[in-house]
Amino acid sequence: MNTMRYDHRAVEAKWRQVWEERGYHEPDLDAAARPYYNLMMFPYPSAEGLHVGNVYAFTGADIHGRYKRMCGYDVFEPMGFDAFGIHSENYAIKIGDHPRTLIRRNVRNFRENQLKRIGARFDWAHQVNTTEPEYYRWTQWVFIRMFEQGLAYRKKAAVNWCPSCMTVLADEQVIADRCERCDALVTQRELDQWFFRITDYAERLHQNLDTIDWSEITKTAQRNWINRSEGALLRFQIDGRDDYLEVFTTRPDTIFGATYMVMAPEHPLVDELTASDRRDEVAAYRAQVRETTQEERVAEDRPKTGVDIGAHCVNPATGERIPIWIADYVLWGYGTGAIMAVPAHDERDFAFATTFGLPIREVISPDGESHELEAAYIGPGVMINSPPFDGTPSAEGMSKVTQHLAERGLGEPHIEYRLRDWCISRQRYWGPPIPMIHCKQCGPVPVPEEQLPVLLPDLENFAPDDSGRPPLARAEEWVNVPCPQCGAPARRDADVSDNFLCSAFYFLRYPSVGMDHVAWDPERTRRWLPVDMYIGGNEHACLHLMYTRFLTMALYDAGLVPFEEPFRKFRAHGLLAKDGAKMSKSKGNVVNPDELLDSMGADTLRLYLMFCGPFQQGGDWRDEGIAGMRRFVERLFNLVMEGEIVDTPVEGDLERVMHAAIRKVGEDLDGLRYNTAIAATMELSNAIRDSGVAQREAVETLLKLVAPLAPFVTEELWHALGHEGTIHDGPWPEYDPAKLVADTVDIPIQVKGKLRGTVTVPTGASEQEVLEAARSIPAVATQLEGKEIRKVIFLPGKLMNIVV
RNA sequence: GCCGAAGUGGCGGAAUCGGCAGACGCGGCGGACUCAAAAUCCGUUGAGGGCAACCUCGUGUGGGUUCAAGUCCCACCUUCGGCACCA
Repeated sequence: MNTMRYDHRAVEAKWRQVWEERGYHEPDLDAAARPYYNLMMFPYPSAEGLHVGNVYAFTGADIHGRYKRMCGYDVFEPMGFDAFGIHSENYAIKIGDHPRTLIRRNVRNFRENQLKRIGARFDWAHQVNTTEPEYYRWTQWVFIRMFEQGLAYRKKAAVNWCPSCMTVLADEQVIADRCERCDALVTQRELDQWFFRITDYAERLHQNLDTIDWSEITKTAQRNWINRSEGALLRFQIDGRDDYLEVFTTRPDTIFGATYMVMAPEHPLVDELTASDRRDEVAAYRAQVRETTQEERVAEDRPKTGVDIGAHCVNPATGERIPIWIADYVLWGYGTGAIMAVPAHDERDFAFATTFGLPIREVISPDGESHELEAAYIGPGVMINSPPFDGTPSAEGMSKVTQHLAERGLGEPHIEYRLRDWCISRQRYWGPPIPMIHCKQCGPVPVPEEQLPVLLPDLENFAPDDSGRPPLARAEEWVNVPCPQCGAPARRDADVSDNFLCSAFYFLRYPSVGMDHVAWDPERTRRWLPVDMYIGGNEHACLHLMYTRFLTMALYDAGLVPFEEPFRKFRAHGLLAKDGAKMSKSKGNVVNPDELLDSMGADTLRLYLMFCGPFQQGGDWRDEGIAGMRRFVERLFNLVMEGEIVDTPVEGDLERVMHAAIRKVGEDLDGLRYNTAIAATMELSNAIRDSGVAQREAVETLLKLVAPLAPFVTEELWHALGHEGTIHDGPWPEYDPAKLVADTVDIPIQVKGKLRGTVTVPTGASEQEVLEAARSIPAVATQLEGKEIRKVIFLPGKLMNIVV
């Protein structure tokens, strides 16, 4: 063995202890001068332990925090546990344990054996655990605030029911009609549930996206989910009645082509409007639709079905009587649950009209002429067959038609959103009880604040059943309480709330952890919030991140927080794959972080994870690659520990490379481009090696550049070089732009755009000088022989292109 | 179907503004050290051709703009992610 072996175990243990004892990772929350709140999505402490995907995300976020610290900020980087939920409840049932014991064990394992080893600067004095009463008391407090603001309401509605999880799901938890957790086909059930009025905030949630500094990919997903669409509400008088059938359309300009109407089968007016001779047929169709699973209903290329109910509307534009149908391609729950069908200009209406032989009338024409339509024309054009609007461009027609109808009280402009209210109730055990009491006289009454938290009772049997009746309803002595308002016998709400409520405000709680009189201290909140940087996975774009923005806005409106957007910056990290494929237990291609922390050490693991690809795009893990990173760490170690450190000034090429590295690494860390930052530190390391000596200035600069990426070994070496304190408090090295310029420069010479050689000339050489030098290159001379130079493109210091 | 991201050596991936394609690393090959191997260090490594100086080709495909295109424009193919009968 000719080199000293770097003992990562001893070094990591030593510095972990020193950092903890000296409180390096605990900023003064009441007095910090340059507060920087560096947040990452807290994990779910599963029994399997920390996933390498978590390590990937946390490392990327931690590097950002460490870099900011070295740049002079007081960085607050808390960590916690999102530990309520079906996952651990199911697991507890499976192994016959109680979720509370299970979670305490898992949290301990996560924190002590895993999170504390990855080298992150977590402030453990401010940990949260959503399942502890001191936390969920505030979850309940938040619920009551929402109730007081009129943003929590109860409604009996068809909700998504997962027959396997035996609970309801929010719309956001249903992916292509399947439960996002267990993949079971979701059915619909009529249940009384609590909802939060997120739809009241649809416009703000949409509008603010233009003003916040978030990953574009995340904003796009949110825009998509909110699905704002501008159009009009139009009223069609029902033939023979005084009332109207209201529809939402984004194409009021096509109203002259509305040749029939379609209502959703679930529409309540269907009963009233159906002609007596159609009742049997309508009832049969509605029954059939009820039986149809959502999956079948949206299956591709499914032929259109529907029934003419024998009633008519008057088209307010043409005065025609047009038939009303019901069909399952019109959804109850979007818009008004009824549409005006314009087969000429809507693909779905076209398919339906073709199937049932309904008239198709062209009213928008790209060229102003009439055509035989083979398919719906959905593009722009001019209005035809639409007196008195003929010739009007369709874009203009939209507002003109709406205005025309509005004048007669038959419509108005309207913006519709796809976003629907957030269903909060869950018929499960392992969650925060909903702090409400149902009284026959007073209705739903909040639990008085001094009685919070409503403790989750210990149940022997907490398994759910298919009745829709929650497990807590079985705890009779817990459920039966007097009404806080009138004292009459009443019952607690026995549902628990959606876990996403727990995680929708945890970032507000972190700075105030330990204060049991207040959810979040106003002074600390003002100092530390909104969050400066939030890093997490984009899979939460429509769930956690949307709910959190909504809740923050609602709290802002209630005067409870002084800002309406919770996160100044959000960056979505990519996914870590392995050998080109997504990691999954079933494929058996998961990377075990514990083993690697043991065998390679935290620094090597951190560096290699970040080296696998651009952090915001994800990376591809290869087992063979990590050895190279370990070699890099050992080279750093040997650079300091093996040779002699020389105090001569750094000059010449090495000085230039060093300043270039300072610039490059700083810029890359700023942009979360950790893979190229690491490459740049390797280049500097290679340049020091090639220089033949280890000069103090160069070595110390290198250590500082590597410090946020590999905190342990750099701290060790920093002290080995005789320093006190910690390398991690900075300052970050500065570069001198003047030092980036070399005395001579290599200029590529192209002939007709093709590279033929390179000349080395003094920096600032003129076009003439470069051209002279270029002629002396054999390859260039050959190319120029017997030809006339037509033009010379010269970029001083960069390139010359000779055109012949 | 719509929206978004991306296609570059054997592999992961680099390449501010249109200006030397392949940084950095893995793997491979050759060498040093060693009895030998491992480890380490040094050299080399896009493909094809040539004794050589050099030449030709090359960033998913086909066109185009330009002195110059991985980068810009048009058309298309493939992969991944999101939404999806949302009127």
